[in-house]
Amino acid sequence: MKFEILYKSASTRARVCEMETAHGSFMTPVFMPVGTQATVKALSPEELEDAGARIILANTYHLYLRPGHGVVEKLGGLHRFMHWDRPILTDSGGFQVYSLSGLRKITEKGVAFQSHIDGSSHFIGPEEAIRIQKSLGSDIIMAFDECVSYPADYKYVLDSVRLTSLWASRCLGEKRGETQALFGIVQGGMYSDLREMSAKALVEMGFDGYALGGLSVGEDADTRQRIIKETTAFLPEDKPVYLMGVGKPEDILEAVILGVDMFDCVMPTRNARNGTLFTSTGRLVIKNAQYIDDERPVDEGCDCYTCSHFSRAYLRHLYMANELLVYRLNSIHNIHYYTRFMDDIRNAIRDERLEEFRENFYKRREAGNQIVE
RNA sequence: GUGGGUGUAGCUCAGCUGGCAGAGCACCGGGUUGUGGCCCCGGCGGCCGCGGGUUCAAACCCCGUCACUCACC
Repeated sequence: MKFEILYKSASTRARVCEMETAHGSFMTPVFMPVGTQATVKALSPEELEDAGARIILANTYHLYLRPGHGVVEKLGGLHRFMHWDRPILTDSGGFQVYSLSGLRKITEKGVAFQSHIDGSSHFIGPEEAIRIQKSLGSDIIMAFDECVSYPADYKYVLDSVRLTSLWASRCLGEKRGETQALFGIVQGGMYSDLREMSAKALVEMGFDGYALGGLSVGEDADTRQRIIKETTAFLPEDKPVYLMGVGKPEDILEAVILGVDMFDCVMPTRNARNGTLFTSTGRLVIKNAQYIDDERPVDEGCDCYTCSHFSRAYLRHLYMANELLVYRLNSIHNIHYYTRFMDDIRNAIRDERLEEFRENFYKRREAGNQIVE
């Protein structure tokens, strides 16, 4: 994997980079749509690409449970299995074990847990996580970590950071695919010194990239900003920084300013399925009655497939009637919004007008809210 | 025609021995951050079929009446 810094913002920590993988390259800052079960829900790979996606995220935990990483490997790996030729990043399963599975038991060896699908018993440790991701054949793989809940007391988080560091070194020691890049995940809860400890330990080991984990677990935005700012200070400039699970457009923008390069979040796709659409002037809840006969597109300035062909009235109708097409059309729009947003951010960084872009972003949103009232 | 059952929110229905009219769905609005198309929160909404009676107090008890429905003739 190659990571090249193309442009560095003079006034912020933001930068534009190009990352090259075995399945092509992409520019950062980048947003990765979430394709948990080897599919970005409701979209075909072609639609995903047309909507602007250049790298997606898939989940080790889910694919391990179903259909099984062995099946995926036998069918030629994740790319061939799902017909997506561009880069794929796989999560290690650490977070899912934390958020989805019921009973779980954490030891130094790994995590014993029960499947959220059928309650069956399983075990994943750092070695297993790497082996599974090797079978999947993703381009960027993640170290197995323990994500602690929020809030958590200091002693617990301290032990957890030590465990995550231990696991990280074992992930490095396990044989992965030759072209696979491995990222370490910084933990440490909301404690500045533990974040520092975690970051330094991982950097010492030397990963291809560094992720900020354990965020977007219920903390407020200011706390998250603080942690991002403090943690990135300990990460090497020449490696990609990935903020896991974030987030709203405004969260992403603020994090880019603090030097984050990569993002993933279920928000655009989940909200699409639940009737909330992102626009240049804020969010639009398509199920609202006010759109019943609104002939305008979702976002006047958007050139996505959905906005090019369909009215708010039609999308609302599909939503209210529970028609399947609405999942697809809404998802196309929201993914397009996010990827376009990242395009705009990269251009703003290059042109040294990121702060102006930021101001306009909030101004447009404010203006949009006033129109609604 | 005879006998029985049922009438309560837009829909399906709870509502005890008489004591402030309830739920689910629908509708309206809000939420959703390393995904279970899930889910969570809030809101609007009543001539308790109609008319009388008993009672301090009736959706509930009594009388009448109307509608729907089932069985038999």
